[in-house]
Amino acid sequence: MIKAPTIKDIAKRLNISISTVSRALRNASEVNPETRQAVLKLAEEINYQPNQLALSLLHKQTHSIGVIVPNLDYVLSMMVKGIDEVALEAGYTVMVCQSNESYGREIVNTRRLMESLVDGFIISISSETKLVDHFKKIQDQKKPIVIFDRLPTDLAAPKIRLDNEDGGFQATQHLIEQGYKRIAVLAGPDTLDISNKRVDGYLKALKHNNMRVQKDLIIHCDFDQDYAYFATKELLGMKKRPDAIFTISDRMAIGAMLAIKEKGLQMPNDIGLVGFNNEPVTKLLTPAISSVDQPAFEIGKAAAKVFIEMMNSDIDMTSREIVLKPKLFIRESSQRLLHTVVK
Amino acid sequence: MIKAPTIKDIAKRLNISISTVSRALRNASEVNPETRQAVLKLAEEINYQPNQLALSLLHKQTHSIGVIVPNLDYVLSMMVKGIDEVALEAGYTVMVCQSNESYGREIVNTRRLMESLVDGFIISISSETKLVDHFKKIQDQKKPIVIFDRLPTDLAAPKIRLDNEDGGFQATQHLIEQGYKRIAVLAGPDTLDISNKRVDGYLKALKHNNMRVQKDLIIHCDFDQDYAYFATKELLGMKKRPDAIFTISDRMAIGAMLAIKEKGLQMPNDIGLVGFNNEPVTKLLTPAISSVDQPAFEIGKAAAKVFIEMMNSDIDMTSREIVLKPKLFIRESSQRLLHTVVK
DNA sequence: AGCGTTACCGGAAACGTTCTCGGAAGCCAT
DNA sequence: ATGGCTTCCGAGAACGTTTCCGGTAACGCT
Repeated sequence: MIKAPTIKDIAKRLNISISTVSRALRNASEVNPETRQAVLKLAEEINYQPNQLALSLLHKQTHSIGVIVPNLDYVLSMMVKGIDEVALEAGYTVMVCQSNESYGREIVNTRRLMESLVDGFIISISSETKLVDHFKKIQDQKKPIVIFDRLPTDLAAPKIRLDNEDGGFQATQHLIEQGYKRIAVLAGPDTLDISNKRVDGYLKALKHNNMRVQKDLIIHCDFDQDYAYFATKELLGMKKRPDAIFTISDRMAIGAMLAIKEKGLQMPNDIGLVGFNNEPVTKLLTPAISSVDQPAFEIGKAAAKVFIEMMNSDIDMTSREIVLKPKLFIRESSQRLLHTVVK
Repeated sequence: MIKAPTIKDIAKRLNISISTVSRALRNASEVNPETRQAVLKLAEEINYQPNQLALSLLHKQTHSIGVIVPNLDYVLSMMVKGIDEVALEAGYTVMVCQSNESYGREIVNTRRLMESLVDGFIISISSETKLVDHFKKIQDQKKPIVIFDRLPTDLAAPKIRLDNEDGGFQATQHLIEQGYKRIAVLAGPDTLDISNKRVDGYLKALKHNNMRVQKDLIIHCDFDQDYAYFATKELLGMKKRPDAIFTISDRMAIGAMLAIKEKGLQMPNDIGLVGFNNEPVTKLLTPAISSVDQPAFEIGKAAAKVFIEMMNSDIDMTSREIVLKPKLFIRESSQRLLHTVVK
């Protein structure tokens, strides 16, 4: 590895001082035009690139953002794309790390990014994460944190999130309007806040319609297709089986669908199904699955915007909370009344 | 922003020199045990963290890898996961940037990552990229580059890739064995090497079976679902329509499937369909779509391993090329002979 | 002739760390 | 007591850059 040319090399070769070279390069004041020309020419010639590490050391800024996400599924990768868009525009580079839903991995990632000296963090926590000491350490170093999508409960930081309760409400309300009477919900682990909020919306809708809550219709299982498949099999095996299922992710909806088909039930007549996230795949399945869409790209953009704002001002934003609204897309899996407005 | 404590602060408070503090912290040789204890204690107390920026400046290493990918679809995000796995293990942090299939964006990302002073790059090029001058600039600075998946033709760097030709061959050979006679191929833009290689495999299979190549059955269109849909509609409108379609991505297979269904044709009897990538969605569709699986995670891991190797040794690896094998998964969309071995 | 002004430039500190070099004690043996 | 060895420690350079502070000419004005 041959060393990159530095300002010093230029100075030496032109027999002028380092300071003058620096001034010439960043066309600050008071440099002889000829000198400047010579410097610029030589810089071009030897392909001089300023060493950002030295600059960062001087300015205590690296212009990079550490982004930690539990995975890169459809929704989160859309969010990251949103973050990327805004960050790039503002001159920041984004470092994305996946915690793989692991608390330990999240800690490692946090430390690594700290060591890489990112200027701050935009974080969505893993499903395992209960303690946030590793994030508080970041704040001890006075680096800004923005949290989005999956929020820890006790971290003082601006939050960008979906109105998950409203999403759960819309889905359930829709099923009720379609005449379903025994609506089950397939939730994620009960430690996962976004899941619980969606269940809250479900409960709210039942209450809103004076329907009784049945504990055995609320199932918590792991956040993925296979678990949803088995959970659904159990649900369908009940003496009084549910006539509709709301799953808090599309992955789970797919698992549920497989179990439903296996059982020989027809959607939407025998049973209704609504998922969450509005992944493109929902349109493609037979039947197409209704799903609650979230503005993932916008959430990412909003998070990055708040981050930039934090970097550029000293006002306290830790209590800022931005909540974006979801929107239900009704498809074949849950639409049995024809007069429903199709969007 | 209050400044983080430095080694200097410790030195001052203990009335010892900076050098001694440095030695005490990195338990190098020859420090009075008492002094060391005092230093460690104070460091712990004020939560001292070494400034990696200063270290990087000193050692000219940041221990981070810039990864540039055209997008984060299923396959690439698996590959990135593979890179992440190996890199983390080796003490590197990964910075992922998406070029969004844009040449301009790719250049910007490259520059940004260079400025962030990553130690090197692992790159999959955008579909627009023809020139690689921006990558050669990296190499001018003596930073290692590993390229994977989508390879530029004229860059001297180690390459990790799938045997795309073999994938195309397997898919086509399978269709031929199933008795299909007029096999069309839906390819990506003809600038895209991985697409062309898959088509080469298709041609090879035809030749291998003494079948005639028909130019009008080879369609180049954009790499996504909608274009594939329209292209398929055209194909099916031909006087002598194809009786099978091999698409070089699952996204395109889905587009083709929609057109096929719209036309009222049945898979696999009226028409056969094979996709590429083996995305999970292929299993879920009706009919389930046959698809060529690629070991994406392994490709990512291999790329990162080669990168680490490059960092740790000076031997020239620019001519190294690792080729991984794809594997066809046969499903309903193309299996009309029952004696076919199902995997 | 002396002074102030202008235009240009160099020295050096600073950012936080490591590392080489050498120096100051203390000790032992002669 | 002198030499040499060990043990500990400090000074200072180095990494690449910016920027403050000051200095030196040349020039014009009184």
